[in-house]
Amino acid sequence: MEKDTNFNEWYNDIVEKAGLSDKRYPIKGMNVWTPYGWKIMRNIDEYIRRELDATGHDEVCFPLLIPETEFKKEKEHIKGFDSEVYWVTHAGLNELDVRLVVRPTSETAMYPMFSLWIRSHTDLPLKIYHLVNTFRYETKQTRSFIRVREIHFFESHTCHVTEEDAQKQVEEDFLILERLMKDLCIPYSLLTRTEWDKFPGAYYTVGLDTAMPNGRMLQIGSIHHYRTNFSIPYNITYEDADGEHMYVHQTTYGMSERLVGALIGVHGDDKGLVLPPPVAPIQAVIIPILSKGNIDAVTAAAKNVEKMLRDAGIRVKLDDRDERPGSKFFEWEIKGVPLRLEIGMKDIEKNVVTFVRRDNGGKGTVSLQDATDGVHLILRSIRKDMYDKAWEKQRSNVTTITSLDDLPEKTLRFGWCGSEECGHKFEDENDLKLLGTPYIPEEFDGKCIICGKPTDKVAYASRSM
RNA sequence: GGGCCCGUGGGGUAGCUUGGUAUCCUUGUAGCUUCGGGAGCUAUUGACUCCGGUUCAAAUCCGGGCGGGCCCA
Repeated sequence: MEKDTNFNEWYNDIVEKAGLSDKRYPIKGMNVWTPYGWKIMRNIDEYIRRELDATGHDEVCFPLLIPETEFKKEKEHIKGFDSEVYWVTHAGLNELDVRLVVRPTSETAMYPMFSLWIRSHTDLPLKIYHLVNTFRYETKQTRSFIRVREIHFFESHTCHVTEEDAQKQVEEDFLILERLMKDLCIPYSLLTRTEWDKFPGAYYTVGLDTAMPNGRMLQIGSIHHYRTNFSIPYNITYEDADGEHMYVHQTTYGMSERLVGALIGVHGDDKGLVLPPPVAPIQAVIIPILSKGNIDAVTAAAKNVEKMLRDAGIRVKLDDRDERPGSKFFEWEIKGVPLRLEIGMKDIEKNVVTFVRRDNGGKGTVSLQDATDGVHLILRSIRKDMYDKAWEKQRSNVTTITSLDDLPEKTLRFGWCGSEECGHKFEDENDLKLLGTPYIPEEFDGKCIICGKPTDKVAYASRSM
């Protein structure tokens, strides 16, 4: 399994061998979450809940089906999703009068309800989210966690009195993102999408992208400012202090199971998955090293360490299967368990536990008494090192270019005058996707790489995943 | 959107050209034995993607569906 020379095959191989997903389910793009993969997703979901709850969002759950009549209210939105929605056209033996859309995203499900819920400025801001499955009929090649037809994601939807308040929400979303990505050790860039690539119906969209080992950028989430683009067709209004009826300003924020794809791509190596401790289903695995005559002593010591760690809140597993240690090492390495602990007679005699870090192969011992503190310390250090290493890779993947000859397989940074004409020309002639312009402006003094006009604007592009 | 390739036990494969008996590795199961980097021995379970066509006979030839993979736009 070679990650860097053959990323696509490596990726498929890891997904299968680490037991993340079973793609033999007989519908294209709809895979089965197997236990280990689902535990990772659940851990990520818990972090998302924690962050959103802590910032005043309330979790809700909206229905899967949306009446065609509601779905069609916002014109741009329909144009964007029309070709990729699933329809429910029958109920039992009867054809439905009003067909039902299987949600591709929940704006059109939520907003009719928002219109009922919101009456006064004191009802605002309204900040809600749900964690659900959505369905999009992908026509391109599907790929586990990265391009699927049934998408597991969270979407938060907020309503505000003014555009400025909505803008503040976007800023808060970035802080949530920063904290979340610290736990997942995933680096990202914030790029304002081009006009032709923004979310259908949005005022603007910020894409959250992370670099994959093949130099391509993977979009892991997005944040949208809608202004009143949806509140007008869905009639979401509030009465202000003066008795005037005003349309709310809205934002949304969403991230999906692509985060799992990002974990695989960003951290994995030739031996398999490498999971950041905060989301790893098993943070430390204990392998007892048995041999004739010491089975009872070693097993007892291993169980003792297991209990210590478990009582301290560490997700630990004692692998006491009747297999040879070597084959266990291989298996847990493929599954990306951050820390391996070995206990054999040699360790017991010295009163220590041997540890091996998955992220960098570092090996050492911790004393038996302080095993809990020692493991906590190592896990924290792994998280930090993984985070720093991933960011370094993300930064080094960006190359500033001044010519379109010999384009490297990296994230490209270059001058762009900002015109749609140049943008399209750039994409069409180079088989690249214009990811957008930095949300946080960057100093630049150069020329548009397409038309040559002087510009202080910079843009990013890469081949699409 | 276009092109190419593929579908045989749970996974990976041989067999297909030239139609007739399905190969090997791995995994699973049971037992013995072993244990600081994928151990060994014995026994054993398990497969031709689906529909249609040609034929005495189809994993094999033909058509279509479904599914999978790669490349290009």
